[in-house]
Amino acid sequence: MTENNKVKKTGNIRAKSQVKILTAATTEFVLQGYKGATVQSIADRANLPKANILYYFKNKENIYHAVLEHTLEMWDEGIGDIDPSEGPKAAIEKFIEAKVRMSFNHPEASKIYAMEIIQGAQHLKEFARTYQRQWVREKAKLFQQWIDNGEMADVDPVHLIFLIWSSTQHYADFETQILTIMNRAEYEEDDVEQVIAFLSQMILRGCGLA
Amino acid sequence: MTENNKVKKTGNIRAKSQVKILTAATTEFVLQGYKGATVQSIADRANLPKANILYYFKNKENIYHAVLEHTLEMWDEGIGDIDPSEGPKAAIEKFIEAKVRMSFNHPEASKIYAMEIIQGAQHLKEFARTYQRQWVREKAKLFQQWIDNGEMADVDPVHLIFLIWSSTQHYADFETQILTIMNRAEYEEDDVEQVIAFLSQMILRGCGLA
DNA sequence: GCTTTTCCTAACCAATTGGTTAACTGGCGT
DNA sequence: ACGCCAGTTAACCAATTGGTTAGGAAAAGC
Repeated sequence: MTENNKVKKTGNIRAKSQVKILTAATTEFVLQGYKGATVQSIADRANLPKANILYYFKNKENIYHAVLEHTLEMWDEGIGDIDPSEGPKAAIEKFIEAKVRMSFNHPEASKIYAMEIIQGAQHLKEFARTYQRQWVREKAKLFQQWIDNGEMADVDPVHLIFLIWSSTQHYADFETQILTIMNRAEYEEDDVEQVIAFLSQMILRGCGLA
Repeated sequence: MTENNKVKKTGNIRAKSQVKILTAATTEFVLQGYKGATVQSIADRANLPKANILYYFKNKENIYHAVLEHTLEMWDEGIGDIDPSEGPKAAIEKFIEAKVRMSFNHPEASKIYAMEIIQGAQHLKEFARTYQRQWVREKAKLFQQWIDNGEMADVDPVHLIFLIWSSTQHYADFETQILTIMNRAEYEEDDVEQVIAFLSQMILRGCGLA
């Protein structure tokens, strides 16, 4: 079976190990912070000897960068874009839904990102500066057009984006707190839908779209 | 002047040093995380020799606990309570305003707290479990009464509390990101009022109170 | 089969860090 | 004048941690 051989070709083992390491590292960085996560603890979690980790990644900092990069990539993909043609209501609804699902499906991603920002975003300054500012400007402009067109209430578009970000990410970042308060061990199926419904309703109403 | 002596009596120097240390420690913990902040770095920031820090606090962990405690105390005071007698609109408005002002005036407090929660709240489990859950239950019940009374729209009270928490704290925790996006060096006077106005408007409207 | 490249790992090392010790200083009460 | 005790600090130490090295085991390539 040459087909099978192709799949098992060089680099396969490397890729597998790297994924294992990155997964373990993500958890460890979230739980202990950058300095608190040790190469050894990552190794233990990944079930690999420490030296093996350094064989694949050279540096602890390299591991962290890889984690961050991978996280941001996924983030970007998952959220998608706001489609101007569908009007404010559908656009906002879709955006909220995507962000909430993201928070429930990949809380670690949101957490890593949040910790970075809280600590001053020392590892992703250029990212935020160039890409993110651009993104907000663009979307704010779009919202402003809808407002000028009388298609939605006159609310500050930039703060509206902040509101959507904060309220959706909260379910990932503050997972622990929320679960404790709701006296649960973990989120359930229905929770996602309930949160989507709640936030959509509140925010759309706030924008005069319901 | 015995009056003056009273003020300068024993313990004055102790109190002063402790404040200096706690202030420096707070900054350092926010910037570097628990493990990343070293006793030496705290000492440097407080302009005291390392051994002096340990003279007042024994442990690094003790310092952290003191910081956490102080933070939570201030937090609690600053937010005050929701007064049932004033009706939902005034109550929510007041609550939002207090939380936003808190975020702008003491971002480090919010940040320390956020990092604790993100990392699993290992240092304040009992606090959240007992006190906070109680608080949410109580307030949720109050909101539910207003809803049943037809004084506000039928929205989930618990999620409403989460929404207020997340959207207000966001301006503290994500300060860095927000400033970068708005292309600012720091918040200005007007920003607080603007955020209060924006969030009040949005959330009140969401609750059918505007 | 052999060679070459990738992968794995024990042993080691230098640097950092939390924390201790023990000695010194200075002011306050009597 | 003297003793006492809070405050200060240099020097030190054990433990941890990031990272290296060097040599062996497996695969891949031929």
